Amino acid sequence: MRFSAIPYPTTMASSGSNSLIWFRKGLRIHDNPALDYAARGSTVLYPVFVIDPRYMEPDPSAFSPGSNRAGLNRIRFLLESLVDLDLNLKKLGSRLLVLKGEPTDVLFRCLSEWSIKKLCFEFDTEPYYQSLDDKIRKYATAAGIEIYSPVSHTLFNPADIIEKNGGKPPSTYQSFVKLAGEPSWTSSPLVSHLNRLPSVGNVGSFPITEVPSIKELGYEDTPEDENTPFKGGESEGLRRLKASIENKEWVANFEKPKGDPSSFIKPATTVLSPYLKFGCVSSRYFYQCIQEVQRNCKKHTSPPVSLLGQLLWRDFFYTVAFGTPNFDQMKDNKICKQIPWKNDDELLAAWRDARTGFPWIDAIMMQLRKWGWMHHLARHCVACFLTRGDLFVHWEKGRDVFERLLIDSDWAINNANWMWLSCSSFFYQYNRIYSPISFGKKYDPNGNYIRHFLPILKDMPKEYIYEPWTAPMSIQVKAKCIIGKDYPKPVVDHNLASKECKQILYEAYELNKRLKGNLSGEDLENLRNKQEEDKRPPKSKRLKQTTID
DNA sequence: ATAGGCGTTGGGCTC
DNA sequence: GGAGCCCAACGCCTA
Repeated sequence: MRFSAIPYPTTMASSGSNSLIWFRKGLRIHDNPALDYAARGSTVLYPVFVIDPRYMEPDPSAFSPGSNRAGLNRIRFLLESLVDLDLNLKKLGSRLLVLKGEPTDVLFRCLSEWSIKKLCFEFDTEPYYQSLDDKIRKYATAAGIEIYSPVSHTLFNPADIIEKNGGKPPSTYQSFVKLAGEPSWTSSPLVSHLNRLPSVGNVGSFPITEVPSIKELGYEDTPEDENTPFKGGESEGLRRLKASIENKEWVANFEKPKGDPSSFIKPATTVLSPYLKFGCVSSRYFYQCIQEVQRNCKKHTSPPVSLLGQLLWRDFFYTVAFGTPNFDQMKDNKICKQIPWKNDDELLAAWRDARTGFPWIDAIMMQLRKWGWMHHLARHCVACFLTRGDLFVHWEKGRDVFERLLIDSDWAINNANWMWLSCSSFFYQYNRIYSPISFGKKYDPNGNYIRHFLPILKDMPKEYIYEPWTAPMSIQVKAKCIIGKDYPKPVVDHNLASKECKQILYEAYELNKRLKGNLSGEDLENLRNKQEEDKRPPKSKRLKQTTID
């Protein structure tokens, strides 16, 4: 295997110094510039992962098993990834040091007690890590510690792209692709594969532990067949990657559906997303693998529909998310349409708990709860359902549920997709939201016929959609009541919802147009009040055509 | 400045 | 019933 990396800082650390690599994402030893640089010229290397109790401790008040922030499936996936990382480090003569506590507290103590001279960690674009890293940087700089924080989670450096675009992130995928071009590292010198790492130094009085088990973290372990079938870790990720690219024809001809839903169903997806999310698999290595297959093929698809195109989507969303303040909310988010969403917790809970009464929606939500992963089109389905004519719930609420339950939940991508599917950003066809055909008039309570996204689900292999119903007892009990005669009535009246939704969106659209998207909270409040008193039918041409009577 | 083209748009209609 | 065509809508981009 050959890996490339971004260039090293010109000032090399003096030999004989103590180095620390801080793992967050990037849970791998292949294509890991931070690890590589930390190892260079160091006699002692401390590979550290910090478990923040705030995010890992059980939270019994949450709506699903897990911590305050993450569902149990993702916590398990992370622990498995850490165990694998530890094993891989051990093969190189090192090991993973697991520490518990507030990350900055723990890091400050490590840096001073171990006399660290060089601190390395992968650059992270998420606001949470940005603020954390700021503090660490300040501390380290003041203490005269060298810092190396390379961009290796994405193909491109989001900051570079934004600079190229004159200071703001590109607003469309196409312009992103044009701007990005070929990644710079495809032509830069390759990093040799790691043969061994410096040994771990004396850890002093630190309470170092092995990677904890689910039980040790205080969770009740569930039977294996109730867990996600996707096992975490670099080894498993690379195995999956290898299996995926072995089918060269599939890689070269990968294409998103065009009109014919069945063309989408046939190829199995790679299910590499969770491994990319945690950095168990390097997106750059993945890129190189795909490129190599394509080089040896006469004909292949190209972005946006190709496999490379999918990786570019990921980078696109990372770039926009990095360059947009308040990306994860509607308020004060420049690229987000301001819409007076309803705030109905009952409806949200019905959706979240897979008891909306719409079989396919509930099936997908069951799959989310059980596996923490579902087909991307299935995600689109339930996201549209929640934010459109049926429930009309704020996209932030749905986003929260996904963020908790998905094993591949990725801050930038998750928020971007929810804005996309709620017509809040990237994509703005309001008529789609209140269109009766989407989830309105032609709705079939048995889910047999629906146009748009739904036929795809209907034709999907059973294990994708219906598998949760053949699942373990605890799930079966719930599922039986869903598929049996006593299937709950739909939680909302489609026609009513559609009508109401139309009105709200029409008003919102008009206001947005006037104010160019800069609605204040007051504007939204006025909008809601106006809806109450003003029930006139909308006037737009398009609306006339889609009116339900 | 403004108009026309474009988009992993979507919907309706016809054959 | 489904593929293919036309058209509607919206914001961004380019000329």
